Amino acid sequence: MSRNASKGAARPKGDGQLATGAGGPSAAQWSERAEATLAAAGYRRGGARRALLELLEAEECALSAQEIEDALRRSHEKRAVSRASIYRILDELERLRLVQRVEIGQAMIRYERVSEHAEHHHHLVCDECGVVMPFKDPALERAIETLSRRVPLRVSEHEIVLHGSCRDCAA
Amino acid sequence: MSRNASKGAARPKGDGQLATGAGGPSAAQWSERAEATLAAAGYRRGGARRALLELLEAEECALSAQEIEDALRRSHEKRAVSRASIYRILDELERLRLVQRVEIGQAMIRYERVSEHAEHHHHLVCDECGVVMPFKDPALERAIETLSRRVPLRVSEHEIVLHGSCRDCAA
DNA sequence: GTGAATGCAAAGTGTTTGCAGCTGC
DNA sequence: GCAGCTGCAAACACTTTGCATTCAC
Repeated sequence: MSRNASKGAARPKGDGQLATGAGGPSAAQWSERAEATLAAAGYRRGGARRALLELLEAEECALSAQEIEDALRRSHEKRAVSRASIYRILDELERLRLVQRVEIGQAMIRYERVSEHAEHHHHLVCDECGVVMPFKDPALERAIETLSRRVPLRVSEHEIVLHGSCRDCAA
Repeated sequence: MSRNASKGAARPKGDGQLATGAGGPSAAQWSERAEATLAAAGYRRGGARRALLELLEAEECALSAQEIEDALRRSHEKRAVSRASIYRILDELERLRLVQRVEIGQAMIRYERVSEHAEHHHHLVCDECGVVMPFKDPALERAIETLSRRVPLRVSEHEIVLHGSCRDCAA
């Protein structure tokens, strides 16, 4: 299978990636909104949830549960969180529309925080090494916007993924 | 998993404006090409592979391995094929670029045949009932085309998925 | 103190692999 | 008859769930 890299291997971890830099302009906003929304929904503030929120706040692009667990385990500032809790918390956050599932291949679910405004982005995936990069394109957004009105579906989200070979792999 | 209903649901027939119709103009072409490509690659003609090719030829939109197995098992004209063979054959076909993976959610892989020319389409997914519908949009294709040249990835494929509620579910 | 939050381990799914038997050529 | 093709069942990987414990309030 050519499109692998999924097998735990070839997973370029959080660094070196071309993510849009940690945090980003709306990260703090997101964090605040998340806290508020969770509080309003009656959730308590467990340590696991807080660690997860901090991690998501710092990462703009999509992470898998596996990557989240690893990142938390390696981090000395944050605490380790069990896989079950990670899935449970991500599920809560998804329900509250604070994070969003992103399906970019490898039959694995990834999550990323939902930005409120025009922070919307999509993904480039290298099918060889599995690296995932975000990109934005206003023209494309407009085309999608227009299209969404002409389709027999009440569109709530959309997802665009470009597959190919990244510079390193194509070289 | 709350997003299910994947079974046979996923197939709207000639839904007017967007379905390209079962089979479609290029289905026969695809079948021929597939046979030729497989032969050229030195593959023999097992019964399982033939059954799978026939099924894929008739179906334009994305199917999961599960759906393929069920369809073959139910079909009286075709033969049942074991799951292992289905995955193996799909893998071969993918490597030969005769089928393509489509990731439209539910952490499940779907496959559909690759058309040679402008038969390209994308997908609408109802997150409530799981139905999957194809759609086309030349303007969107052009936008993607343009974008593909400006991005740090040698793009080989792209995928667009619109999520939302279908007419039935939104009602 | 009580109920939510968490961890652990077991159970579920979807996918892949090892191996024995069958089949196309 | 050999090499490739299949089916079966076991192995895997990712996700979800059950239950006992811990922790926030």
